[in-house]
Amino acid sequence: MNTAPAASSASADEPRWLTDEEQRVWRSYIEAATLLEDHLDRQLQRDAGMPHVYYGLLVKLAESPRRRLRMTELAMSAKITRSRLSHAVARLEKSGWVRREDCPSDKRGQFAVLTEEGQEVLRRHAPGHVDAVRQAVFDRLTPEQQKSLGEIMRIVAEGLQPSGTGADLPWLR
Amino acid sequence: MNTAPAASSASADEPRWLTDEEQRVWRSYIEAATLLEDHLDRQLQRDAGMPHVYYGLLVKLAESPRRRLRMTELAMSAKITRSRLSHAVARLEKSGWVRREDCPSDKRGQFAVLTEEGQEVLRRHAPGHVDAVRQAVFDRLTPEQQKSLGEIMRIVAEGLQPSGTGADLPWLR
DNA sequence: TGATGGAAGTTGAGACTTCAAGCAAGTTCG
DNA sequence: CGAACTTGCTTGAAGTCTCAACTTCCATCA
Repeated sequence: MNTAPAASSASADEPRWLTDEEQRVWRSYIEAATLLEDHLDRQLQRDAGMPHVYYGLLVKLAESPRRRLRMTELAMSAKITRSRLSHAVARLEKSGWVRREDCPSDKRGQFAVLTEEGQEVLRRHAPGHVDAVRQAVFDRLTPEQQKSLGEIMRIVAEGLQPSGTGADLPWLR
Repeated sequence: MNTAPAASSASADEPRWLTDEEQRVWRSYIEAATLLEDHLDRQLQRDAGMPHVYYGLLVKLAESPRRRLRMTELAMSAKITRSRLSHAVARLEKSGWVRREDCPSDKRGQFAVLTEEGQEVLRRHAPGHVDAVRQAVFDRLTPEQQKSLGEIMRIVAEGLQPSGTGADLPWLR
């Protein structure tokens, strides 16, 4: 959402306002992103009893060797803060879907580990979730649009990355 | 975020999992959306003292005749629930940027009205916000990509619209 | 008129997020 | 070694969001 003050020939230090067309694009983005997030949150909350982000965390763990990830690593890969992750894992632990384990090589470190029940929850609800994503996004877009969306979002994500590739974690050797 | 169980020839009732390429697209989308929301929230919270959604509400009001909108109308146009809006307006009211006014023609109705200070806050912080949006999105995309993004998001948003065009509000005559 | 159902908006509790502060363990370097 | 700094992660409080009531008022229709 943006403002568009009276159109004017850009003066020296006048900010570069969005053009009408840019505003339409931006508005569409915001609306779609808002609706989509909401939609997926609602779907997963109803069916699986957790918000979309939490589901994403379980997926990341499921895809990882030994179904575990260091807290920081998980936070980075999910693009959330450690604090947020800490709270999230606490809740997932309470639900029995994740368990914490001490890191042997670094006494400060913690692993988040997907439990058996966590895997079961994923197995049970993945189909419904994929469906939701398909219906909301992929089924509505042409292959070219899908490709385009991927490229665009990759570019945007890259530009916002906390800095560096992030692949400079010591534990990754 | 999705799961991709062992690839298999889709059996009768096997859900249509995302292909590898679709997964990459989806992952990029989620990452970009997460980072972007976070980035804008942080920027606005730091500079203007409110999250991105709240800023969006002020903008909607600023663009409306007499700088006011019925609660339901504002909620729909911002794609959020009435409940959320109710809380949000309460907070914006406390900050002095919005004021509520009774609707003369419907005693249940409320207008959210942008105050003078609300306008001032927008004036002061719009440039910084536009900058942030430009840097994160528009400056990184080609004109074709911008256009494409607009089309794609318009399609997705349309598919998730609560149903109907929503333009069937009585007060709009 | 007045019963019924729907619409507008609010509320409170609980869940989630943010922010700043904090603790403990690793690292650096004189 | 040990002070100073950094890293990994957690914590609590304050802010925000969701969900399910709930209140009030409007609209319909007999």
